[in-house]
Amino acid sequence: MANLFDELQWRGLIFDATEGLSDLFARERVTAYIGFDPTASSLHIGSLLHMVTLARMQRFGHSPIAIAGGGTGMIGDPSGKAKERTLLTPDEINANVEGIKAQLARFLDFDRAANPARLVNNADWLASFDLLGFLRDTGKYFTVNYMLQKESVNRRLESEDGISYTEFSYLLLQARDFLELFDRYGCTLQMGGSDQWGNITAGIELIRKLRAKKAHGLVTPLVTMASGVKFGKTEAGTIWLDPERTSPFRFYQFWFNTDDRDVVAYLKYFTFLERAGIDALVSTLASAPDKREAQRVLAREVTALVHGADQVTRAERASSVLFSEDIATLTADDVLAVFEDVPSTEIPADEFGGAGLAMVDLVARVQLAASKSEARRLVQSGGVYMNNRRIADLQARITIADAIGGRLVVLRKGQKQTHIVRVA
RNA sequence: GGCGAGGUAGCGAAGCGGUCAAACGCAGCAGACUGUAAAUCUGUCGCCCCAGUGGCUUCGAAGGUUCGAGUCCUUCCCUCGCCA
Repeated sequence: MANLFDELQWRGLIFDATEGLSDLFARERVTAYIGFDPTASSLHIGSLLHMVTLARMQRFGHSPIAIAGGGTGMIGDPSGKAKERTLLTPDEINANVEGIKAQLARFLDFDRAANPARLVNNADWLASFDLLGFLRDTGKYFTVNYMLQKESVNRRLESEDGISYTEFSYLLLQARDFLELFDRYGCTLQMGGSDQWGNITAGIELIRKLRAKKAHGLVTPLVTMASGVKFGKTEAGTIWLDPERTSPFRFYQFWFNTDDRDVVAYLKYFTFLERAGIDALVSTLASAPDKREAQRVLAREVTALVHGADQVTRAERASSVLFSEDIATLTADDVLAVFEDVPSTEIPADEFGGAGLAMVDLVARVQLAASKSEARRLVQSGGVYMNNRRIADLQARITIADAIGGRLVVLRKGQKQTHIVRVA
């Protein structure tokens, strides 16, 4: 079997790793974990890299553990945060843990006899520590000097807001997690994003001091977008894994719209395609960039992974209707199926009677424009489309005759923002 | 608590009594060009309407001076630096 280390290296996933990790992978079946913060009830694609990485290691015969941070979430990781976090209530955290557990489960195989995956909640042990015991058993092994040197702490020390004692302690909890998993499951590797290096090495230290064993760490690089925008953010907001928050269609579109400069890296990061397959896409990208085959494959693979193959089919069908076919020839039901995810507004049929509704009013009313003035400007500049036909006339009115099957009108602003008007 | 600097549209930043709904840059939005890309270019970017040498509400807050205030005065609030 190929060495997972080489695989990760080829994929550009190793930002930093402890000495001897490659040998460890070669020598034995490794149990490794990654922690996920329950800051929301759904994970977003920022976490996707780590989920895929866990799944990848399982495919290589190693045993993954995903931690839902129900315990650490009570405290808040200062890493990468410029300001103190607002604490979530225990109820919120519990609800969030349940949400992300379901998403994590999708990526892991719990039934592999040789190397089953595990999904645990660190509240199971962290919540039951008593303060004195914790200070004696864990706190004693870290000097404040050491903790102050951590970048996450240091940066906050220099800021005006400082860092609370609570968040300062976070490091100890995560170190304790690693020790706990080491004891329970023989977990010897912790992975994470590059901002986790400090937390990970603290855990390695603790295991070394208390168990006299060598544990390892590996961190992945920060995923960037060539456009300079933070990865996973779009005009429309964060790309979530939860289909209720980000429809599979928008999810697919996010990946499909990947910049040429990013697409190869993303194929390596987020798909299980092997070297030959990716090489082929690299040459297609060079010879026929307009085909966007690499983006298409990326979107297909990742959407299938997160939402299932049937959602890929639906997203592709929706895309073709949205961008090329003449929408007015479809039946109302087909249009609805394609745009199921798109926001919609119901408007009583009688408002479309007589002279109908003014286009400008309608655009403002369904919030495609923030105000009527903005709606006017939008129409004047040719940015409004009804059923994929541009409407540039300020006086334009919409009547029931314009509705597809007498039931719906597809309004679009620019190339990407669609809104369905349902005639009720 | 003392001294100094400052609070202008999403952000940054001009403005120093009328020509200010407020220069300029960024972000945003739309258009052109394209490959549902990037870059570039154009327009737009407080609200309302009967769309005009139109109306209304804005420049930390409240008062005041003035024919007229983002611009001057008073008080208050907040932010940032230095001192204690």
